[in-house]
Amino acid sequence: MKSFFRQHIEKIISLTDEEFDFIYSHFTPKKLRKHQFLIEPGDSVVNDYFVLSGCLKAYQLDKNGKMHILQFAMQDWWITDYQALYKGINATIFLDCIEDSEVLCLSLHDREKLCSELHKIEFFFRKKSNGGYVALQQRILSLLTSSASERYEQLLQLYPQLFQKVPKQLIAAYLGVSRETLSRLHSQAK
Amino acid sequence: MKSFFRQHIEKIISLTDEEFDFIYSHFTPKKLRKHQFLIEPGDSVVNDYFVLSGCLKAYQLDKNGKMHILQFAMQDWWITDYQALYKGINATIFLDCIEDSEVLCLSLHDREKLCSELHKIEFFFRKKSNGGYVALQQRILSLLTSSASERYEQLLQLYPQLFQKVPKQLIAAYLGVSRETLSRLHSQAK
DNA sequence: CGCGCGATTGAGTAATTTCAAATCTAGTGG
DNA sequence: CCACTAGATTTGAAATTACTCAATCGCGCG
Repeated sequence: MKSFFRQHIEKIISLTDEEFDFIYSHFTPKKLRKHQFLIEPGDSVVNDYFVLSGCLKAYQLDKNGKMHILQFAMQDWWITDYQALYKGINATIFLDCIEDSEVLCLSLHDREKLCSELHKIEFFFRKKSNGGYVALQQRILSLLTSSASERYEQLLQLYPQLFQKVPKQLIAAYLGVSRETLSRLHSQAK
Repeated sequence: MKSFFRQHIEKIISLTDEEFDFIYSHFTPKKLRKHQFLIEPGDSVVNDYFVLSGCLKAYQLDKNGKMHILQFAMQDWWITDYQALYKGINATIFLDCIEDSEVLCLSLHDREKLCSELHKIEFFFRKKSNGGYVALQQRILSLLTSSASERYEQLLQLYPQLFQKVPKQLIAAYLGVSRETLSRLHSQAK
């Protein structure tokens, strides 16, 4: 698992063993069970989470109690309530486990410390953030320009592994349609 | 204008005069007229743009020719086709001016050069990217959890200046509803 | 004064949601 | 191995909502 994490970082920067150990020493592993919450609205948020295994979801409930999924996170993904973490405000989202999962916790404080002490890792986090920004822009464009069935196809293309782990009703809550509508799109094929 | 730009950076980091001049020397000012395009689909994209004055929009056309707005940019905002810029692929969006505008151009090459030579400015760009990421997440949540009229109110709260510059039909194209629907929401009050 | 763009309004249509019920599936305990 | 149950998916029908298309209105600019 440690080497898996190292590979993740070395996709963007290369590290000596010492550098990696230094970086890794700032992370805390955590095991989680299905349905366990990492964040609930109102919590103060100090950590970013890197997913080693399993699957998580970040979501809000609207005034009718309907769930809307902001983000999934599988192996190799980062997830937290970034608004709360970066702005230092209370959480507004739920973050919980779709299945048993393992994560590495990194506090904002430790992240900033790492970035100020090791230029390389600041480069890494900047590139990660840039990549995330582009992905979110693509999702917005997808929400604006594409029909629900097109969005379904796009998601399937982009993250086929997701469909192994996640029930369709959660996919619907991510795409922004009701589960019934998603089901009907599915049967009407194309 | 130069001092306005400096203030923008110094909201996040502080600079000596020499540092600012060094940074500023990498930017190229450009004047643009209403309706002028900075980017069209298929273009290769080398620059990020910082808006000094005016107003721009980034958008796509769907298969029916309908416009969907990814982003507006007013004074103080950065805009470009980030997917194309970061991934080194051809542009997929239009970027044009809603009114006469002035921008500062920064090539990706110069940005990376700056970041590697001046740790501070990498910190700046990382923070900018983090902030942008949060803003996009909020927009996605808004699209998923809120009705069109609620999204209209949220946008009005967040960027009141926008409504001075931008016709309502473009607001509609940003919110993801037809201009007729937006107009009706508006009259039916709330 | 007239043109053109933007905003509004009306009517008919298409799509999605809601609510309810039926069906299917995988995991559990007997 | 089978029956049972909880969760997930599917289906139907009615109601709501937003869309399209067309026509009209309003206003600022030349």
